[in-house]
Amino acid sequence: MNRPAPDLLKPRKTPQQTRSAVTVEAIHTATIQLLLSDGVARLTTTRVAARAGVSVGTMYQYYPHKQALLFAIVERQLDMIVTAMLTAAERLAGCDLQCVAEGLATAWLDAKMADIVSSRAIYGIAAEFDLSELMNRAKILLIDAIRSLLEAVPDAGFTDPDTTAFMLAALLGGTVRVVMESGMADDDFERLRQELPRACLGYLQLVASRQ
Amino acid sequence: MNRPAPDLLKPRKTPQQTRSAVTVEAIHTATIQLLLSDGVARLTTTRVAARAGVSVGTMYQYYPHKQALLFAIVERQLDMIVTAMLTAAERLAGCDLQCVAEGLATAWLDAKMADIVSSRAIYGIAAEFDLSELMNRAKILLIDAIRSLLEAVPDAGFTDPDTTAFMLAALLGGTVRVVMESGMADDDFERLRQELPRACLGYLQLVASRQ
DNA sequence: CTAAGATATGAATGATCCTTCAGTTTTGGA
DNA sequence: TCCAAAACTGAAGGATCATTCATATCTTAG
Repeated sequence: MNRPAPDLLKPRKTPQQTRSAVTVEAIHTATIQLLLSDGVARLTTTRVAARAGVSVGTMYQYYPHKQALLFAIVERQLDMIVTAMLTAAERLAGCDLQCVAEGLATAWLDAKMADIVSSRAIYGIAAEFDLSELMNRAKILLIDAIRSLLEAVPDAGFTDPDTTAFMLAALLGGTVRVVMESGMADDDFERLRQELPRACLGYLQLVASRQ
Repeated sequence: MNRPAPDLLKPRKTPQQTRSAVTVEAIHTATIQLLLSDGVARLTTTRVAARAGVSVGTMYQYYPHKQALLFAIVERQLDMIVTAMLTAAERLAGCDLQCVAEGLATAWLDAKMADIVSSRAIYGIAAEFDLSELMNRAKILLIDAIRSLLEAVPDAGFTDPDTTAFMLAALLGGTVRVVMESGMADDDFERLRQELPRACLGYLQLVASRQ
């Protein structure tokens, strides 16, 4: 893919007065709302400004492009997810296989559901801009954490912990994503809550060569 | 989401002479190439026409919008996948759990890989247009086929075959998707080939109450 | 060979949208 | 109270694009 890469992602100016901090936050949530209701393709700077109750110019005082705005939002969301998962991993260190599987699945679902709105809104941004750098950083952190976690499970040797962690991360991320993207009836959500931990556990039990 | 839904998807005119059939095919492949190299956001009618070696007007003789063109491509791709999976399901009827798990995972990977180019290209379209109708039709067919398949596995009772089929479909689709979308090194592909069948099998073994 | 239908062309139209900047308003400290 | 810095405004420039249609070229049946 040859999509626009991040040019200058950082805010052009950091808010100094309370007033502007409020403005930036308003722009932020307006963007997410519009993203969710109309998708990336329909997201225009004017609409964001209007929804946020400010003028277009104001937006450009804090973000050099539309891109930068979208990147800022993605970054915040990724940080949230990664933090949540790292915390969970810490808590699960040394637990047995079932505990780890359920813990990871639950942590992932909780993190996604906690901000289900932004999560769903964001999935589309990747299609329009090149997020690989941002994503990869998060992915590496996540896989690393999972690997350490797996290696710390007592009585369970993994032949190739890195591959197992890779697969588990893909499984978690992918499964939740497709379900969230496809309408997602409440019914589907319940099913996911119930089945995702099982899928993780099933996979881990299969690849763990018990000693 | 409130994205544009399919208006008039069907070709405005069906090619009658050999010449025009060639043209339509050229437009088709040009679109996929551009989609893959630059993403949806960069896909313009002019560029498609140029790449296909025809003029813009020609494109509009067969598709009423850009939308219709994209939908036609998605539809073709979905049909291919669904057909491949239904065929595989037929072949696997009556096999044991391991055989079914491996068969489904392999069939899914093969189908995606056979046309890896279009597969990757297409993932972005969903962000811009409302594909839920198209997708749901495919999803229902797929889940149905998997459910029947599961019920036909000897010596393995599933408490809730529908939920299991739902989860398996999400797992297959999601996992492969995230891996394909994230750059996808050859290394990642090998890992997926190896681990996806295991993940399916692990999950199925766990939820199958052996008799 | 010829006419009618099929197919192709691409400049022009109109709409949308990002981004800028000259000017206005607000804020907070002196 | 007063002013310099901080914020905000929004019309206008400039670019990109989807879509149309009048015109030209090609194909084939008769």
